[in-house]
Amino acid sequence: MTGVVSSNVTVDLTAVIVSVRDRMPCVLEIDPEAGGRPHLPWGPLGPEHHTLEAGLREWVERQTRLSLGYVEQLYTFGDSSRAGATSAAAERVGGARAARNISVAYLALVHADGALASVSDAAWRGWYEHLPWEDWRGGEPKSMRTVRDRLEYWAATGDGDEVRARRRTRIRLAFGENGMPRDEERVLERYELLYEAGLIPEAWYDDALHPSAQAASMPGRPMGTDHRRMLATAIGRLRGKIKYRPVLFELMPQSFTLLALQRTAEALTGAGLHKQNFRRLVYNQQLVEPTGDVEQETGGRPAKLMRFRREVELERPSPGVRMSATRRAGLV
Amino acid sequence: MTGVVSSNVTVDLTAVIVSVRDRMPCVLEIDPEAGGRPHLPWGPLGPEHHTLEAGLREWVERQTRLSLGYVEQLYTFGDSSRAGATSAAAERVGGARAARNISVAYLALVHADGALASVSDAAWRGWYEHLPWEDWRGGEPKSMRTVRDRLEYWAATGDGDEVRARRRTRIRLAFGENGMPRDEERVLERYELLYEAGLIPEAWYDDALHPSAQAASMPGRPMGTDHRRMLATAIGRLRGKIKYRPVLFELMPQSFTLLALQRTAEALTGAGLHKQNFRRLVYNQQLVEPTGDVEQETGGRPAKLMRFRREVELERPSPGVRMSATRRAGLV
DNA sequence: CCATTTAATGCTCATTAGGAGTATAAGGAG
DNA sequence: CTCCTTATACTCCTAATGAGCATTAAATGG
Repeated sequence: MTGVVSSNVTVDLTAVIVSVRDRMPCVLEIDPEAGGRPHLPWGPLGPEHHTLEAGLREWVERQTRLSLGYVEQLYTFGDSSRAGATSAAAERVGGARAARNISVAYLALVHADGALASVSDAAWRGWYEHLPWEDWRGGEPKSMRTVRDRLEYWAATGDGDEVRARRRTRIRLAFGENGMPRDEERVLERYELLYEAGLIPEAWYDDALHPSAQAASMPGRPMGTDHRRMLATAIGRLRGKIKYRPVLFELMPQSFTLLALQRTAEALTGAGLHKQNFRRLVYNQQLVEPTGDVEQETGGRPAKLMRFRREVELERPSPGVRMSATRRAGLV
Repeated sequence: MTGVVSSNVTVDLTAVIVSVRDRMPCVLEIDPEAGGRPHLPWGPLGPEHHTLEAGLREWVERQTRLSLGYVEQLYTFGDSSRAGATSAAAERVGGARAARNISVAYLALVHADGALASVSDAAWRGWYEHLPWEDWRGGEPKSMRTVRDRLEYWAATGDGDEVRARRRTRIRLAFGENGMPRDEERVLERYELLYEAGLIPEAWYDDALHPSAQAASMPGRPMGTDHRRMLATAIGRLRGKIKYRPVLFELMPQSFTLLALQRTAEALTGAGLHKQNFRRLVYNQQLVEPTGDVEQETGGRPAKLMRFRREVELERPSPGVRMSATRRAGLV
């Protein structure tokens, strides 16, 4: 033993930084120099970081000049077989066979009026560009057609009746079909299913899965080193969390109209909401209070401007916006 | 650079293994040889582990001869200031100044009829021995008296009116009081509050917190290296999860009575449930089906034996036992 | 100034989920 | 046969919530 270190493990800190601008949920991405895939801000955990979260904040600030507000840990990824899981680490480690690399992913929320932070190659990009099958605000997205076709092909080419049946069940569960409603929180499950079906280009470096010719035209822009999986995790977490914690307001400006709030919720959940019921919900929960001003630019009757009532967090155990999508697809 | 490794980070895999036996929720613990504190099964992630979960399973199996079924990732802990966060790692690393150590904690569930696995110094211990303020099945536990007194003292000795007010608000939020109902899921929040208040012996190695003489008699048995925090995290997660996923059945034997199921749910949530409503819930959700047999040892009318209907997971998006505690404390 | 359009806002209705309690059934112990 | 115990079946009531109708307040074009 050299006495320096025993473990061959490097730990990366990766940030899924979310903001919603103009009905479009966005992630902060770093575009590669040489035509590679965009990736999330990240950096290795070092001895100087006293907490994981502190390390993450520092890396993000360094790479994007953005100072984060709300941050929560998402998940720790560590499959050594996963696409690119080791490649980036290998470089940093100086070419030695860095056997192992794990990534601790964080979710961060940025207010809509927060700094644009387009510095240092970082840019906001709509997350549905990466996962177009997750946006059902306008009814079933066009990409679902392709997705279903590809998945059905995958299911049909399974080895044996049982395998085929099991695959079809999983598809039905993840994406919803006749009878079975789609669960908007199962973002990761859907991504993983597509991954297993060989429809995610990021998987093509994976031993176990063969590049599928048909996946070439799969909708959804790939990202670097398994980062799309982290994005899917973040979306799922966020969609669940807004229902029982007032995190939605971490994405809103100081004052906002109820419709703006609703549009933000819709952007995240990817589903249309019933306007009147949404208002009733927000009011009943006493999540907001009027600022006294009104927004004139509505196009119709002016809307009262509201602000978040921070006190609710001290009043009730789990305030949140537990809305559910309208049965009939589309905005209301 | 030596060419061997660049990071000074070691990654541990730690398991909170839960089982419920006879109304008592238990964790699998490893008792120390030399009168130290009990700790959870754990081991370092090595290059031979292809996934974190696989590494965890291997360590648990090696240390306790127990083969795990249901496993999910809980949280990754990495505060370098946290009690014992580095000490254990330092030993393994051979005395070198291992600057950094993080722990990926997992939650595992074991069926009540699973192997006792009392081999290799491992033993099941009731989790409320470590966190007695979490068991409200028989109404407010006696330990709450001490806890409230200590917390109130901590709040009262805060520096400045504002600090004192904020501390009292946090206490009220975490533990619930007049008006504010206690949220049984906020286990970690309660633990962290006690930790900050200097009432958790594990914290006494922490720079920022001074050992408080009054904490000497705090109820609740300490554990090694921050493992009690992981236990708190596990309990909170589990209490939340049984409400929307049928994980409760991962703790039950093949066949069981509805009362046994209810007792298990109560053991986890630490609250009494309304028997008739619990049955209605379980029936309406179609979570179980009768085996045809009956249990005679009930002490009264024999109870139908039931089994879990695995199919529900394929039928509805989020089946679970979303019960809520009876208002009036105590069993019904 | 008035009709029309566009949103905001207010309110009703029906259904469901869930908290609480009453009543009945089916065993064993004495 | 009576009492005790637990299982099981219902009833009642209220709060939450999905859906839709109605009204209000601005802007715009005639």
